[in-house]
Amino acid sequence: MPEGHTIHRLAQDYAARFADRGPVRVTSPQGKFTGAAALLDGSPLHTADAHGKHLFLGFRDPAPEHTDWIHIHLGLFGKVTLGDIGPRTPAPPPTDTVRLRLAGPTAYVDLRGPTTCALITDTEKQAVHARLGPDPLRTDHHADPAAAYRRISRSRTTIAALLMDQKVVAGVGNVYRAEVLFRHGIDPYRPGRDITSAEWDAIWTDLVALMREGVRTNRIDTVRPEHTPEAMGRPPRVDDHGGEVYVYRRADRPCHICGGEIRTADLAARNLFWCPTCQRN
DNA sequence: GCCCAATGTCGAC
DNA sequence: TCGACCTTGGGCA
Repeated sequence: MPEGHTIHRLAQDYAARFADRGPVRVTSPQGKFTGAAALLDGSPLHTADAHGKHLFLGFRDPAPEHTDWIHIHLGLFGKVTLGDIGPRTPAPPPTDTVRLRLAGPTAYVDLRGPTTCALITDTEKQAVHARLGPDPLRTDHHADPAAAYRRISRSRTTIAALLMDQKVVAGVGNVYRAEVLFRHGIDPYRPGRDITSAEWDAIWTDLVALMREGVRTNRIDTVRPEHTPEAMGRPPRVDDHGGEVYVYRRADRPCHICGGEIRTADLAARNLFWCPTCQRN
């Protein structure tokens, strides 16, 4: 379930369980990270950081003053599972698909199926930041919406594709892309250069709010209070991954606002969802 | 059991 | 534009 909110939430979760809480056991039961795991095994986790969909676990190296980072990207199917450890509840034996396990006295965290899990230096981490656009979930210099607008306003590419381009905006995925365009009534096929500065400001502000809420609740909810199942007397979403949404994976179903059919189309190898009636701007 | 899709990204042609 | 990659879960036989 990895869009940016998931990754920022994971950074918080890893830090809460391990940061500055003593030595961490680092293992790779699956075997693809065994060498690096052995190098880090027994060191304390110092910090966790997230930019877009990239997660970084920092282990301070005392001798020369620097930090070694585990760089993690979940890709489409990577998953992290967290568990508590107690006197009578030891960590369960990892399955053979666990790429990385961190374990301390009170908790363990398993990582499965990532596209990236690599040990990198500070310099390499900086290079990752450098190729990512601003992230609505950061609060530092990596959260400047003007940097995104400079690219968007010069591009003939559709706004739907631009929102998914991590060099333009970091952390937005297929769900937030579809939902934020719906919330602003914007036709996903409009070229970036036709998006006004005011429209972009509104989209960015909305992404900040939606994604912060996503970090808090660990799911994606995008419907306004007046469109919730309770408010509308409609059944809640069933098939799914949790949150209430307007268009994502709702092809051929009625729009919550106008009642027309939600449409879907292929766009750059991903499924796009939108309401042609509500998104005419 | 098999087949497919999935909130992602990269590189080859 | 396409296939490759990483894993799980659901639908169907």
